[in-house]
Amino acid sequence: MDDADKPDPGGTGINSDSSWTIGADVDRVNYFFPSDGESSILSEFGWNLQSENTERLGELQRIEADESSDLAGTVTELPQTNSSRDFWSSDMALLPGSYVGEVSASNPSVSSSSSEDPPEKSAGSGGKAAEISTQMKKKGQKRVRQPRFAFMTKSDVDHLEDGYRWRKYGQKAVKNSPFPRSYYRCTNSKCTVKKRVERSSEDPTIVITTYEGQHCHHTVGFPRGGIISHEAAFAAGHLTLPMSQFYYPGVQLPGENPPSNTQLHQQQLGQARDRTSSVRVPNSDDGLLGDIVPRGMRKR
DNA sequence: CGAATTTGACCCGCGC
DNA sequence: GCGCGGGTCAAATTCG
Repeated sequence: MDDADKPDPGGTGINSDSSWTIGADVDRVNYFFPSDGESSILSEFGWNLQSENTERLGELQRIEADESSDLAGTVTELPQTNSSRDFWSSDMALLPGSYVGEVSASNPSVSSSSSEDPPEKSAGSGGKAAEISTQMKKKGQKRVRQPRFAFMTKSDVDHLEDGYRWRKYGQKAVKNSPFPRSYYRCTNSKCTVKKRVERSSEDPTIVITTYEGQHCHHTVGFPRGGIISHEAAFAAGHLTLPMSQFYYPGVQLPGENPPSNTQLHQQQLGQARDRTSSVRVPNSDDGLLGDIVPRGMRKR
């Protein structure tokens, strides 16, 4: 268990969790949708996404700066009227198709901390949240999330292969959803990247994957020797992902139309909708990777 | 036997 | 201040 938590220096087990960095109390959010060359953002995060029976439906990114200047694009200021903060309203905004603000995935604190040498934080080891919080409060600092990136895929499998090894460290039931949310952490001891996987309550065939942090290492390699899939290439920033492959969550998800979702991102969505209206939701299953990614690549 | 998963408990942040 | 939901830990269990 401690294999991924070696770098805990203090031995006190107290550290800022991998998903947090000590910094200013700014929680800025920018949205990004890789349309052309912007897809390199994925490579910046070190993601090589591929899986079987998977079809990429939507993608978004939330960049949370921590100590940059005060720029626009803040979403946390928006009123969260609904207590039932669902995935998208509170934690992440789904605004693919719109590029709002600056993409700063490699902002200083994040990139430096997670990609090279985590100064005092380790992979969420030891310290309990309480202790972590206490220490942080002592320092008068808040926890700042690392940049996140989420996307939706239509897939039979929950855990999509992305070239990295993940270890599950938790699972929680999701409110208003019959499907649990799984929490994974990169098995690389130096890597603090986490990811959450859950299925859409509206459409069980849709898997919502959220990555947090940046990999500080390369992929573990693929079983059949460096298979570069369509998505992998995309992730590497060498390929433009076809817009038609994307699914626009905040806009498309059917259902009761929760006020939180709708109101929360109304402003942004208004902009997004304009651009997404022309995007169709693919219905064809058997994702583009079905014949590329061998089954053996799946986790056991 | 080591690594990965499961699962209940704990803690924090936020809304009321 | 309280309760709820989300996120994480860590011991126990399972798997290769």
